[in-house]
Amino acid sequence: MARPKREDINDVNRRNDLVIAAALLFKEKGYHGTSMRDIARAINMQAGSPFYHFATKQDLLFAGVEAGLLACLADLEAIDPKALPPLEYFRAMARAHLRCLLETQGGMVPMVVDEWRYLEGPNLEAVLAIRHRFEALWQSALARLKDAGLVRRSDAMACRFFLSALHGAVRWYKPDGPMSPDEIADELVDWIRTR
Amino acid sequence: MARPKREDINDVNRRNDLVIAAALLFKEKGYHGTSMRDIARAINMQAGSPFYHFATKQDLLFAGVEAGLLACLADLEAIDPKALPPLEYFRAMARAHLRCLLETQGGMVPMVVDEWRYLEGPNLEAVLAIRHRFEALWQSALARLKDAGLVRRSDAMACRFFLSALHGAVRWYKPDGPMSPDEIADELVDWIRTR
DNA sequence: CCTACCGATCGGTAGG
DNA sequence: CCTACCGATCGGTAGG
Repeated sequence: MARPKREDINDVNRRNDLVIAAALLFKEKGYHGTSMRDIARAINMQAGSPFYHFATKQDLLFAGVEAGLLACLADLEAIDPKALPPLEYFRAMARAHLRCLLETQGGMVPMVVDEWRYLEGPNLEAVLAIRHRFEALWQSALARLKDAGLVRRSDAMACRFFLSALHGAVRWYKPDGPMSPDEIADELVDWIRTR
Repeated sequence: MARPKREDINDVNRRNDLVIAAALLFKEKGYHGTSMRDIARAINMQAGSPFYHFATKQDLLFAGVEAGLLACLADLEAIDPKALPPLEYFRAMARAHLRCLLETQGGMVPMVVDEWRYLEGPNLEAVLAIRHRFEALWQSALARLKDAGLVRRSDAMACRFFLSALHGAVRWYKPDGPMSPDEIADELVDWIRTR
């Protein structure tokens, strides 16, 4: 493969600036509460310039949601289930998941939790497909916990309960607060296990 | 107090129609994704007419959020803590909470969960004050559960975990699905207790 | 990427 | 409540 030329690198960098700035603004003010002009201004672009990188506002949302989900999924898949006993594996998953949510790129990932629902058509379907992979991974982690007798049930609903509780931290976590993402994850895991 | 005249009754009814129509649309498309024209059209009003009842779009959002929260809070406060043992009281609370969220006025209350964050100034403060009353109520219910040895911890974070898991049902509950709100609440309570 | 612009839509208002 | 309207802003485009 050819090495990218300097202009290409700059294009890619600016494109990435857009994705991050958009994600942060979407998180703060919502997708429909944020204008393309807001996003452009945040990285010192002119009003029409984002459309050089993304054909539509929706494409920009999709790029952020997909990147956030895939980065988080990769972190989770990097944890080897066979290398750890059930509880430790589950805890490592929870820690990685929450760290990714709360610490990536100045906290851009929480946007994914609330704003993916404004995606349409193929964009929405692509995101739902990635979400399925998440849930399958978590289901198997939870099933191991149940087999070890550490949790009462491990069906799809229990999985949703757990992920909702974990994702809820997005709404009250403060970076300068007393607890780190790892500590919050540990507390939740401790709270839901039966022994 | 004087009995309201017929015109007043109609005014109140139309005002209420607006609140409900707005809540349903906000839930579906988000606050900023819904226009006052959308809301007016939904109840066969003309574009400018909602402003006869509400000075601003924000006031209409506030009316819906406040009404939803207060109705739910009233349901919870109607349950007498002293009349039931800890687990049964907690379960009754969870059932009432979820029924209110999922069944009120064709499912308008979930809007509260996502859209209250677009409130500003005094409107936001008023809603946060009501939320504090919710959390205090749930904290005491959870504390009783802990005193009875049915749950590991009952601090503010455990309370948030629980409410996040409960509220999460808003995103996957289907009225025509296999489980009722009561059954979902029971499953969650069963899942989080340690014995 | 910037400049200059388009048609559409928005929240809100005046006057009845 | 309806009619008719306002200024502002929106997503997006053409041309360089």
